[in-house]
Amino acid sequence: MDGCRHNGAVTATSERRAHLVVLAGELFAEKGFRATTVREIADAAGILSGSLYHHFDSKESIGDEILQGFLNDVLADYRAAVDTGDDPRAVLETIVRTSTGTLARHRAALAMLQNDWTYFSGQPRFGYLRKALQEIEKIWITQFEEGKRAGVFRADLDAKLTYRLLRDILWIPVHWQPGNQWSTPQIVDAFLSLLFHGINEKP
Amino acid sequence: MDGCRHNGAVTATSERRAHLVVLAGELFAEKGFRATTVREIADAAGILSGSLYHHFDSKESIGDEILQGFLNDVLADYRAAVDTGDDPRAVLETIVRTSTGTLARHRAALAMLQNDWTYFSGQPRFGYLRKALQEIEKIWITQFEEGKRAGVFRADLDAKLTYRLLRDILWIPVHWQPGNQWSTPQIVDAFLSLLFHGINEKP
DNA sequence: GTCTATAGCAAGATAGAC
DNA sequence: GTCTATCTTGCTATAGAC
Repeated sequence: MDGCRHNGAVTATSERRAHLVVLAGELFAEKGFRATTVREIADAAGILSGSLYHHFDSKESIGDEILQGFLNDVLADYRAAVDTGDDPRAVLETIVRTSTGTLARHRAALAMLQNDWTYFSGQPRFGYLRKALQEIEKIWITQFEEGKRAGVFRADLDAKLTYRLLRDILWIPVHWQPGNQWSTPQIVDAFLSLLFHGINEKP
Repeated sequence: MDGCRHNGAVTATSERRAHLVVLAGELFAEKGFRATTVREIADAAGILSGSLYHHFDSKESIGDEILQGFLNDVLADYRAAVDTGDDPRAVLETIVRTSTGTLARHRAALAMLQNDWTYFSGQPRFGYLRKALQEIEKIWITQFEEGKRAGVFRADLDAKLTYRLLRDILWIPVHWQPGNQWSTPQIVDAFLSLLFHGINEKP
């Protein structure tokens, strides 16, 4: 179970494990969780499929590890933005700016969440997924409602609908190929200016 | 190959076939194409898996039929909007309004395109997918550029980036459960007002 | 920590009876 | 047009040698 008690190789082992998780995540993101085989993961790592089970007890454990790491990080972003106590518009801008980086770092996890949501969310083991998304929804809606009361957001805004639209919009660029055409800040700016101004020259 | 030469049952046969395609599409959309088994499709139709092969020669043929029908319809919407010869803002609004209905009717196909894009687009058989998306992209970008020249759209708009963002945004609501909370017109209006005005009270 | 080997099962697809 | 039955292949996971 841990073959690294001597010679201080604990770190090396963890890194190996973490590397395997990254490789698996990329495949899960590209082909879907269920469509990715343990053999493909092992191939990518240059070992045989059976050897994977020295590090993990199942394919689902790997998925679990990826998704938990992602949601912890993204929730931290949201909570920190709220804790600034800034006004709604600033909080939302902070959320967009900080969480976009987190989303980019966890590109694979987010793709898994989008593609295999029905699969994961249907299992008790992944119940934390629903909880996390509910907390995120509540934060957006609270900020919208406060902003509407303060008169800075349009009064006819449907908070829940707008949240769903915006959350999914924020999650889009992650679907795009890694290392392509646009940088993360570019995408964020495009999104924010769309969000606050629309595409018109003189609104 | 066609067991309906007598008694005028051709239509009934086609309807049966079409019904199977719909059932399969719903499963593909929910679970992903590769993760859906022919046995599940057959179960949904109340027959055995082997019997499916009387109607289709492979699982991929079913996917092919679904995707082709979808892209034909959506391309027709785009071409019709351009052919009005209206100004860019009107063309885009027409595209949004007409294609949203088409997207909703082909919910399953669009979900397949989003979830299993890497799988389908990698196969020669599905080469028409790339072609269709390229035509769609060209239409958006052309309208953006014309609108910028005419001074109605912001001059700093990155046409290609904005297109990618908007196209994917338009495709989002289809991911949402069928028959839920918001009607299609509601979603379209929320999208359009976001597009043209942003979320601010006084922009 | 990786290998060989394989168990146990589910996938897509086929052949022929009815 | 569906069923029975089955082939072939590929999947997750395990056991034990090295």
